[in-house]
Amino acid sequence: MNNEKDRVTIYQVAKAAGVSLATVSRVINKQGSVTPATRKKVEDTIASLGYRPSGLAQALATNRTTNIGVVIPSANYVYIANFLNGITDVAKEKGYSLTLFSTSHSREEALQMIEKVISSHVDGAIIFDDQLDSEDISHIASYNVPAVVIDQKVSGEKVANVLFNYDAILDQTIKRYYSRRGDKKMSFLHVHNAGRLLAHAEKKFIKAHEEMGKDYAIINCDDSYTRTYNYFCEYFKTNRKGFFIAYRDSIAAAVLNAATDSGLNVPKDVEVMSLVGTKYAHIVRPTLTTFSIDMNEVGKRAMYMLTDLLNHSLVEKTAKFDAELVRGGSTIDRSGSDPDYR
Amino acid sequence: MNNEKDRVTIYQVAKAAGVSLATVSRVINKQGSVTPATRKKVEDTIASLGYRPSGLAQALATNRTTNIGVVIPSANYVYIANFLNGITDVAKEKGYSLTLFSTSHSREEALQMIEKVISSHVDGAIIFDDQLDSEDISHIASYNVPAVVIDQKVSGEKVANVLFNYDAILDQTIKRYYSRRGDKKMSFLHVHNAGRLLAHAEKKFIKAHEEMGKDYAIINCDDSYTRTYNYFCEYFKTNRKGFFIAYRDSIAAAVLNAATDSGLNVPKDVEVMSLVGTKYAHIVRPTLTTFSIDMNEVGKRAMYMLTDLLNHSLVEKTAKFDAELVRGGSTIDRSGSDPDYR
DNA sequence: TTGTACGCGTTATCAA
DNA sequence: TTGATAACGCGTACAA
Repeated sequence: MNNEKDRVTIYQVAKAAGVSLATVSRVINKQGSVTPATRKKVEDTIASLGYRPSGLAQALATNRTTNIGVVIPSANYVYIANFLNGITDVAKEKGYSLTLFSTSHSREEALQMIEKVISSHVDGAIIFDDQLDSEDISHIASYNVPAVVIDQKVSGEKVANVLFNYDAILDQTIKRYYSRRGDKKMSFLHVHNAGRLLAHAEKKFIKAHEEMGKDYAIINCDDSYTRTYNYFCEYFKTNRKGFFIAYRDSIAAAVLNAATDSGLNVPKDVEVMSLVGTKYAHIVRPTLTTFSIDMNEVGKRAMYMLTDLLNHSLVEKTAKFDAELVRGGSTIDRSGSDPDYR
Repeated sequence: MNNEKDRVTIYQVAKAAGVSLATVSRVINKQGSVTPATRKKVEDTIASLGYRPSGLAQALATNRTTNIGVVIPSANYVYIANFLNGITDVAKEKGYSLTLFSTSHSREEALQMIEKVISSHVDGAIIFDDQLDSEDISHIASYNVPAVVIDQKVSGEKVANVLFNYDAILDQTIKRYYSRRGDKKMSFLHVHNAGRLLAHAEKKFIKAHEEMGKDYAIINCDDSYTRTYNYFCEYFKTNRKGFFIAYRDSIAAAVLNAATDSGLNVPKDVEVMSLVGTKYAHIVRPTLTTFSIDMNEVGKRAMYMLTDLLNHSLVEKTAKFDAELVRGGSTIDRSGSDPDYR
């Protein structure tokens, strides 16, 4: 019945209620003064006609969409899902909808998404993409789209940043490792195009080793649990020990399982840790030691910053999240003053 | 500089290029005929002014948003993230954006989201929410929003369905279990408000047991890895064996880890399986046996169905996904003709 | 090939 | 308190 019928417009409501559309608009937006009697009359006809205001037309008229654009690489990673979830919670609280712009590790595609964000008329954007550089982000800002950028320092009047800090904890962990007679060779798992977070940590890893004059390895591996698992099953046929740092839990879990399944003891023979802590870390056995950052909190924070930015009430334009060392069973505990790791 | 400037409109482009806005519109949409010369002229001024068409105004004028609404419960579950990822891939391919409407296990909120979907003017919707009943969905359809509904049969001219089928495999598995001298008591982990999929499976579980006159248990537990883990650590202090069916990998992993950490052998003492298979199943040790459905595929399929629906080219309005038994180490293999499970 | 004028469904500014 | 009427930025018959 209702099927091919067009959308009920405010005009039809006005006609049916015998008022002008201006009055209907006032009733909808609960502003301006309307007689209780006419208000009721309008509300009744709205209900009986099943009228729903067109968000589109409202947005066009008010220049506000109550819509936030979220740019992320693939929603498939658990830490991204957590991030998204944090955003979602706050968005709901603040009355915003989210439009997803998912990019998959290609700068070209990311740029295309930025264009889409601009024409999509969102009120603001949260950008978590590893392929874009500051210039690309500035581009979106020049179009007057307030943005919160994750894991990258971009300045601009309507741009805020959420930064991650791995430096201190990474440096400390590595140096403590060697000072407490860490005797396994440390390897950093490099993933091509995995983004800024990893690249930064890798640099820090290398720098710390060079400062101490220690030998290290960079191992290229795929951004896939299965392929990494298979790779390391091979690897452990000839290499029977090592200390590995991977950027995602899932990748770290692959190394850990490969070690265990190869008959090696974790953490005695092989130690593993991850740069981003998610639930995976608690589920595997032994549990994973991680440099953890609560991505759910990051998402929340980013969204709060964005709403503040939209209200012109954001004072501190940069938020910093320090990675926290969460100890699991995948590494030997060297925190005590009298290390017992024989 | 560009900051408080208003958006560049098609009108400004027309003026700067010395043509009418209709011509600019033609250039943008690459339709109608335009002289190469004027085309170039327009394109140049578009570039120099940095003009971007307003998706809003376009949508209002064409009555098409190229936007799909996706209704899901919390993006935090891995299987939902997979689902979302499948949708994302196809959406990108077909040129649609996604607007997220996340509901958290409350019917009231879900209804509110439906209202939002209607006023958001999306071209179509994919609905995966366990709290909504057919009537609620029909409501959205009556507003002329084509929809693909997951895990629920709803009929309507512009409604398609993706259904899950656990019946056969669940029934078969349970019956085979008992016929092959399955001697552990089977327990079904009930989670309050966890939705239709679980409720359906639970009914089937009970029915199968009653048909065979076998004893069983329903265990209430939280929809949280940690709380379930703690609960079962207690549980295994007094109960030293059992066969457990949980609806998510994460919950199943909690039982599995609690068993192992309590010194029990999986699958000898305790067997566990899950109703939805994700990567978790491969990462835990022993690996999880699951009734798996590839949620990424479900997402893809749903999105394909929706685009077909929008093109009026959808012939089969119902897609069925049969759960597949993926054997892991968390259960004893009873598939062989000569079972060896002593 | 190009331009004019109207419509899309609202909000908002005036008068009345 | 109410009602015309002009934006909002664009697509598109229709005319030129």
